[in-house]
Amino acid sequence: MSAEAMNPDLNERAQYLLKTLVERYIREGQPVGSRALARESGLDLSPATVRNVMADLEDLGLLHSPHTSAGRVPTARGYRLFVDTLLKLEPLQITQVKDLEQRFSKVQNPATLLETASSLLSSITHLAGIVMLPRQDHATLRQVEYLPLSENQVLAILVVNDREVQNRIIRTERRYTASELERAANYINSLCAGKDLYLVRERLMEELKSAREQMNTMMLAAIEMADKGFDKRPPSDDFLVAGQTNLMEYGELSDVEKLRQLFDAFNHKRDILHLLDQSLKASGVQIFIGEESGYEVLDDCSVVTSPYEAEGEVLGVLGVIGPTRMAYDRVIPIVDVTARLLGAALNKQQ
Amino acid sequence: MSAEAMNPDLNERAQYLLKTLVERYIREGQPVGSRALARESGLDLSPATVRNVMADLEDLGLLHSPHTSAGRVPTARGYRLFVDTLLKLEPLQITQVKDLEQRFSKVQNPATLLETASSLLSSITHLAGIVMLPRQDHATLRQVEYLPLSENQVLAILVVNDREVQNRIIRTERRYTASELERAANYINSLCAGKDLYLVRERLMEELKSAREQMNTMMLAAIEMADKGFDKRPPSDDFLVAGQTNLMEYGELSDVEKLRQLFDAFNHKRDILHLLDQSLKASGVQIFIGEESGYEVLDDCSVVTSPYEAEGEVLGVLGVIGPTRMAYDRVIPIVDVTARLLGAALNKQQ
DNA sequence: CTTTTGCACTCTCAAGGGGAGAGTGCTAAC
DNA sequence: GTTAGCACTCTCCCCTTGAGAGTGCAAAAG
Repeated sequence: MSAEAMNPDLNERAQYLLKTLVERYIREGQPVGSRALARESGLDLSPATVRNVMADLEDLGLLHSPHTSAGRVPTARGYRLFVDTLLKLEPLQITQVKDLEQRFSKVQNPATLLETASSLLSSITHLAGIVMLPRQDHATLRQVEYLPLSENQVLAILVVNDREVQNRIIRTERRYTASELERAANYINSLCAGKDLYLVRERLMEELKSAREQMNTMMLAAIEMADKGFDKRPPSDDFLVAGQTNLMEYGELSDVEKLRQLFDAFNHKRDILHLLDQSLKASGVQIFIGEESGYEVLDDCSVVTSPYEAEGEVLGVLGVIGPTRMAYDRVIPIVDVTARLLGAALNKQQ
Repeated sequence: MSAEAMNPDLNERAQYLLKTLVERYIREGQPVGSRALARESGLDLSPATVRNVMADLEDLGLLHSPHTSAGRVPTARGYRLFVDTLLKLEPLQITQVKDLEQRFSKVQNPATLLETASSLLSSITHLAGIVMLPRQDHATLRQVEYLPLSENQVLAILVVNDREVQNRIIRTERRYTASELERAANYINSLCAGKDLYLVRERLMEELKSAREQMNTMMLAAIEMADKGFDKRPPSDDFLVAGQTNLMEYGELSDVEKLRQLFDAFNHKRDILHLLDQSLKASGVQIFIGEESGYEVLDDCSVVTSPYEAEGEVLGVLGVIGPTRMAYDRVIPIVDVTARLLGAALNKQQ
């Protein structure tokens, strides 16, 4: 199978030149001219020939000239082709992997684990590391416990998905005694442990409706608790970001207004969250290059993500955000390995 | 008492001109020249006279010329004098206070309350809002509860300071039954409720030492729990920041390198935390202007803080960080009121 | 038919040179 | 003590200019 068959209209030489150009641009951050590319490629071609090839690549929408007499720069499509078929990944050194492993193993509780992942990503890649927290969608109730706090407040403690703990303060109509609360908890635990949180809630409400009359006080209490305690938790803290300041190091992104928008995006989350949600479905490393993300704020940025899983279940997504000209060959393996290690660490903690 | 007595070497006219200059500089952000100041002051003085006064003020270290032929700009000492003796505070409209009050009252749980305070501050002042979380130093145990999680894990739930809940996962030597855990909790609760967390720990350890032999299993269990569960919690999430992007709107701070340092400071916390710690001791609004903070990163920034308290006890500090030329007359009352409202809201939640 | 050479052309960038504007300090007059 | 006048000094903006980089095209070479 010839190279042409893989990438119609693009012979091997053109591909090689594209690859060289992208690599150099990633390294230097400057538009690449024909002379420089001819020299760097090592292909013993004259700049003029290289110019012809570059013109072809530009026609195909893979390159772009900032202006008449600057060199050329890869377009999003150019990066895409590069990443998909030209890129040779730089596998991590075993020592590096070991090092990462150790840093994970030092961490105590799961919450810190995610923060660690985020800041590891950011410090190794010098990009902004992001970690999307475990989704609450399919929270399975393992156990519930109630503690009286004050006159009309009860603390509900839900142990969810066998590993996560949620506290919610419930306002109640009247004071409940400790033993009342204990019986309510027992009732709910026996009925619902292992079931989906929101299903549980619906089920309890149904029971309440159909049998309101013969319900005894204990039942009523239990259901009041359940209703208030299982309410949809406000979707806070959806993801973590570390190392935003790393982004400031890149020339393309040092324009203040651009940065502003980016930070706003981080704060308001919405766009980035959608992107992460997409990645959640796919498995393995996913790459969004520039405009591909569909969000204007991320126009000059690429996002490299990978889902992480524990016990065969996908828990969330992690990755990095950086300029389109990030060092994909290094970043991709790092994101990949970090996702695996985070999964493994979560498994162990469990 | 004459004005000279209050500020030696500074007559009333000079003070008034300084005040006018600072106000204009805060408003416009541009060095103020003699002509503009003469006009703005309304004092029917010629620019030349004003120049003489300005020269005096410069000699006193209250003003500064960026270069020979720009206007003048207040120094940190100039701001300090302005804030201490010249500033007339702009009291909040009653409607504004009511509005704030309402926004606080909508919030459910204490953690969100602090976030709300932070983002309210930032959105109203257009500066970066900061809220230092309640200090853990004098955590008083109210109640402790244990839940078995898995073979060798127990979930400890500490209700601390009557309002805050901490979860800690404890690794144990062996499996404990639910009733064992319950008895351990009862033992600790009866013994220690209302006491300082770290005192409790020491006391338990002492008991363990002095009476190891006749200790029964239950006691041992209880103490194992207590030891592991009361351990010093890692000092995470010391403070919240909202609205960092607001800082980018100010010309003085839009230099990328400067912003970089500032964000780094936010991330690494140390300097800012020290500053907040200082404010914790004083009561009422505190103001650090530029270099006064003692931290280079904050050289062109001022920090306005106020401790907030509930039930007569100081819980933490909140405030804003912004450029030295922030609108002190507006900001100070806002910080003040927000601190009071946060305190009140925390009281109510309790 | 592909590659190279030569050349005119275009565009950016940095440096340099006024000129306008703003503001100052000083001196002498009011 | 206050003001007017004036020379002086900055900055900032605009313009020009030249160097450098890179291009595209046409014609020559392979």
